[in-house]
Amino acid sequence: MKLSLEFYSRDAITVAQDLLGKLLIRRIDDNKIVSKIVETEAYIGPEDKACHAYQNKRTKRTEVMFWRGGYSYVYLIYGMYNCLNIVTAKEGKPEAVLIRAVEPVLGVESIKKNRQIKSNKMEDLTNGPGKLCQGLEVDRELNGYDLVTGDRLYIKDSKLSPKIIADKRINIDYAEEYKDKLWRFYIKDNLYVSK
DNA sequence: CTCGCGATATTCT
DNA sequence: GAATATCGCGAGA
Repeated sequence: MKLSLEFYSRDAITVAQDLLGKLLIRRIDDNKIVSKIVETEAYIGPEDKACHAYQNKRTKRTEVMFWRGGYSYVYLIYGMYNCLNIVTAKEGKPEAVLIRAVEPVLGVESIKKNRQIKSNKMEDLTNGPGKLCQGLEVDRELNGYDLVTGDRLYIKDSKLSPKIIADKRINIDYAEEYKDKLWRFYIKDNLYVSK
């Protein structure tokens, strides 16, 4: 069943860990793509230098992070790739969880078609934030989408309780003391984790 | 396998 | 004008 508003209303670090092993559903018309979340990162607005909403910086782009939990935050990075985030916590608190990697469960053929890669390796399909967005057809049309009530993009509960590893986040060298925070979480020994 | 680099658009200075 | 929560390619080991 779909994750509830209460699930998303907690702080980003807790939600980031709890999201591991959950099922991300992307429905395009009648076509359904199901994938398992295997890697996440937490971003805490007010104090985290790596966060777009650092010091509660509220701009057109970061606006969605100030909403209540359960919305999607999709933004463009390096001019060409989208990244999918899940907004957490209560209204007015800019926190979000970046989905860094997923494992395809259903609809692998659709993902392959969207990605058009030469590599035959399954893990190259979705082992990175830009890759999984391309594979699942996630772009900024889905920015601010409500995962609690929507059915084109949502997250389903699972009974899995994977082994979780906490690690440093990736590619945020500019964040100084915050770059060493262990706010990246992934499932131990999973093939689809980036790096 | 590990580097190094260019592509590219939106945001903020 | 500069920076960026990335990726894929090609060269070399």
